[in-house]
Amino acid sequence: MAYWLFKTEPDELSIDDLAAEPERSFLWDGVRNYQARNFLRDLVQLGDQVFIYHSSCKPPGIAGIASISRAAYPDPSQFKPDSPYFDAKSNPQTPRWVAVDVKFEQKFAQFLTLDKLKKIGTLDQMPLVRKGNRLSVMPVTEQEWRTILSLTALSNQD
DNA sequence: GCCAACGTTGGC
DNA sequence: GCCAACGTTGGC
Repeated sequence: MAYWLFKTEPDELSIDDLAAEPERSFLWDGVRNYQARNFLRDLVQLGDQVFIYHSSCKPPGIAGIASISRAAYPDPSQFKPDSPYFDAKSNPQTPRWVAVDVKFEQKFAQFLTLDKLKKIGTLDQMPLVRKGNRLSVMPVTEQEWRTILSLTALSNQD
């Protein structure tokens, strides 16, 4: 099982949206960057664990955990002309973009701000804390995963 | 709202 | 295939 971090704007989809329907699989679409796409398409697998990161908000940071409930499949939004994610150059025979499904796992009792993460020396290799990095889907090492978990208490730990 | 960083596009 | 122009991301 692998670990990941996915960025989302909480106005679009937040950890609370996931938590409100804990049994539901949510479509994770709109990834339009090739490096992120390649992670989704080639490496993200059913059951993988995902930090849900809230971006473009105050403050940005990690809000909780989801899991992959469906591995990569063609992102439906690329074929919808009305969608902001429409891609006229993609076609159903050779879809350019993929989506996955995610499901709620945990919400952090303590939201972990980017500012705090930047202060943890052992996390300095994460693309997340590196200047100018805009990757919206990134791998997280097991060590990083454990470090981050140790920084928060989980609200619904069993 | 600014702007640094970076990815993509398109003329040549 | 270079690279300038442009668009986007996302923290600040």
